[in-house]
Amino acid sequence: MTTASNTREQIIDKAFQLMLQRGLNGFSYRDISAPLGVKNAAIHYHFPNKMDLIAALIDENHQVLKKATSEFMAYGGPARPQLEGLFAFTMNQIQRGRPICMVGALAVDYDDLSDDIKDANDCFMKDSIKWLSKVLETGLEREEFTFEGHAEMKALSILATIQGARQMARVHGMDILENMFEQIRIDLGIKD
Amino acid sequence: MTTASNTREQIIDKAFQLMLQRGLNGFSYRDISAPLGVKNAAIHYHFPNKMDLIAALIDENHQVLKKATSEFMAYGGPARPQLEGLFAFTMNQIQRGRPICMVGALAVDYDDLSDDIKDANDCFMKDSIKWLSKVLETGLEREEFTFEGHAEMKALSILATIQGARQMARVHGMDILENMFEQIRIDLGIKD
DNA sequence: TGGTATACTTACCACCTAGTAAGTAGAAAA
DNA sequence: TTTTCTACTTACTAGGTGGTAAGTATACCA
Repeated sequence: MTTASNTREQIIDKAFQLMLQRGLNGFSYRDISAPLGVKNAAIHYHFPNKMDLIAALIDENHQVLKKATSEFMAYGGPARPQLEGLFAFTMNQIQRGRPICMVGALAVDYDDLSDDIKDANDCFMKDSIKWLSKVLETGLEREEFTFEGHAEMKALSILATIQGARQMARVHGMDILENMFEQIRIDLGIKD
Repeated sequence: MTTASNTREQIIDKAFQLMLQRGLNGFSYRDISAPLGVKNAAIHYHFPNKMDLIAALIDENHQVLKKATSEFMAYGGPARPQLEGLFAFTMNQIQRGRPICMVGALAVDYDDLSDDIKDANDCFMKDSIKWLSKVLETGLEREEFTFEGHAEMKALSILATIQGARQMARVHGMDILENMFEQIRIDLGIKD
């Protein structure tokens, strides 16, 4: 018998991948249970309904974000590696079979979401923006970046670009992503 | 009895709205037929299967793009009104109950699409990029805009930003869209 | 040794899904 | 006037959907 946490984690992992591959309405409990070799009811045991599962996915993703950004948020430091970390994380996600981003996937099926899920998603987005805003402000202070406009607005625009780019890359090929990152660097006055 | 074309057009219109509201897998034939006061089979009469319907939606959207850009593509002219036209079109779509853009909606459910649909979507995107690249090149020549990097790369990045922004606006409110447009203007060196 | 909690499975269910085959009302053509 | 065509409706189906209730094997605890 596999341990409880193992199955639970496998369900989250598979569901997360499926959501970022096919969208919220594009996968079923069967798509999760079949490859894991368990029954649908096993999923219902861990997550009584689909919204509970989605909530767990958002929470998981939020933990990953917090872990990756906590050091910079607490102590600051060079901004450029933070930005490059975002680019690398994005490429890594895609290579791991997660072509689109969570916010993008949830935005399409936004009407289906419960208020709790909407709040959790909003909260995740706010933390993302907060982090990238600080990266940009720090980069400006340390003269790593140059840009005009408010840091938060610029952060929002960069996150929107990456979100859109991940979706476009599906149609247009992965090559455009590196180009898109390069354009972001150029727009931040980075020359190397 | 309503004329044939009327029902057909109403189906396309409703389906388009539903796709941009809920994604490809987020609406059913029932969601189209019920508000129109027809039966599901009426949809199947005009569009034998769902892919035929989606193909019609993409074609419709492509026609709109061609119509809106044909004059500039043929004769050129000032670039700024073209860019502002894109912003205005985006806002108008959202106000008409089409929160996310077609490419964004289709990208999420990309695995479900037939090859024909993928090609049609790709073709639409290529024409969008071609148009915006020309707008940016013209803007640079006429000294309406300033930016670094290739025009096509910059075009792609702007389209990705708007695509992502539309989705983010759903979570974060419509206000961010105007901010995002303003950031794009700033990044193009537009001051007014 | 017996009881309880955990982590499932088996066996359902009501409802929804896209899709089909056959029938029909009205208009247009012969 | 009869036939044909268009644009549907009626009636149906096979398969999938999230979800539930009850049963069960194993581990842990008193």
